[in-house]
Amino acid sequence: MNSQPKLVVIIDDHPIILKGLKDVLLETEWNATVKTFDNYNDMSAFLENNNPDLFLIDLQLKGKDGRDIISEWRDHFPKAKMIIISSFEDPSVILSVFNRGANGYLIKNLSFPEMVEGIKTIWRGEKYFQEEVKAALSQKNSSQACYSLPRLTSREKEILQLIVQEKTTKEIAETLFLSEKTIESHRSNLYLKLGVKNVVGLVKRAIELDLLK
Amino acid sequence: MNSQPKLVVIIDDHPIILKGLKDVLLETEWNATVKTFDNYNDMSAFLENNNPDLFLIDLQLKGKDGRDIISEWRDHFPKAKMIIISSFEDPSVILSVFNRGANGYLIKNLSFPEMVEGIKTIWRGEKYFQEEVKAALSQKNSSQACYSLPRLTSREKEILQLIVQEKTTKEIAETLFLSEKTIESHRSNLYLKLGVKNVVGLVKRAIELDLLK
DNA sequence: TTATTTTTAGGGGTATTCCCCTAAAAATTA
DNA sequence: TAATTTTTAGGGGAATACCCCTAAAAATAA
Repeated sequence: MNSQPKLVVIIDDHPIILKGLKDVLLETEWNATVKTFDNYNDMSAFLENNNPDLFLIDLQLKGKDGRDIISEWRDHFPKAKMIIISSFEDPSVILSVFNRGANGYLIKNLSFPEMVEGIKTIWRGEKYFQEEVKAALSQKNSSQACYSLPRLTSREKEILQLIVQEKTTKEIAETLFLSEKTIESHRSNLYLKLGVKNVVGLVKRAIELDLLK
Repeated sequence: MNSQPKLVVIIDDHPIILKGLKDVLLETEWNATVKTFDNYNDMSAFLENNNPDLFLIDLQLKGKDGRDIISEWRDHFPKAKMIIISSFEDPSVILSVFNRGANGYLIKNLSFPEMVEGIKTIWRGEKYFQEEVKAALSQKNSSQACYSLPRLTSREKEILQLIVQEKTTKEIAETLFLSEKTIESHRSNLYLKLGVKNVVGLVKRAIELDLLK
């Protein structure tokens, strides 16, 4: 492993954070080329002909879960380090990220020096767990009802949006040309995945997790 | 109103965004003093002895809702412009922000030039609605304009809050030692007053009206 | 006091949600 | 190809929500 990364890729749909992360990398005093993307399609096209050795990936891209990006490219770049940048401190989320093959998880509340240290440490192949992550991982043993950032299927998202538009099961079925029973199945799965009791919880969780995109 | 703000306050618990917003302000070529905070206590202390004329407030501070900051200081600084910076695009959330007296709502997916333009526009006292915000508001106004501002009775508010806590009619009746029929009556009145179709609309409207606390 | 609003509660019924269960196409992934 | 996930859809039933209606105490305002 080289002492410095040659090509770093950053993906985040918030320009402010994109620039912030670029600034963080400047402070590492690396000579790496830094390529930034605000959407997955552009990044995907770029990766076809390039071999980054370090990835900084936002967890919540619009229309794309950062974890899926890891899953899709982990095998193409087995030696690359992949770091998820997130604002979530939820144990289930953090664990799911590492289960996908991420090399690190950095929460956005880190200061610049901490962020630099974290990235450098992970680049060296060592572990870097900030307090929140450490706590989350050790706490994970006890099975708790902490809600995870659920990975909804596209159909589930579609139906969730219609539910939040005050549409009834019947109306949704008519809209999508499906059986009411199908909609009911998806409803049940949504309740299960989001860990809520009824449609009231569904609406609240959908809004608070920003799932309505 | 001066052509330039003299003292700008930014509050966000993510250092990256804090720096990003500061960089955005640099591009405005204002001579304003910029004061940044990563927690509410420090900011609160600062505000006791200072008079900022422009606020950039993150919606999701840990332990503090950005909207509450507006509510608490709006009257102290009636002439100041208060802008919420958020990643949420949900209509209910956006509306609730303006209901608290915010002068603007900027989503973090804005590019730097757009962010600069937005801040400058709002500073001038004009409206700046990016597409997502415009869509959210127009979607709301059309369905809401028909109904006058609802003034809920205390009992109705109480029941509304319990409904939003995912409680059923039966549970609410038991909690308040009332008949289920009474709760049903209040439910019906709530739907009528708020102009919604069912409990889904009720939850959304409750969020807009900040009745969840 | 009188008028108004709020709060309470009922009857009776329909609509919808929510839960258990199974299961087979269809699409994706390995 | 084989395994897995997603999407589809059903049966049956219990619980809850929702809608029409009326109406009497109770609190509040005029």
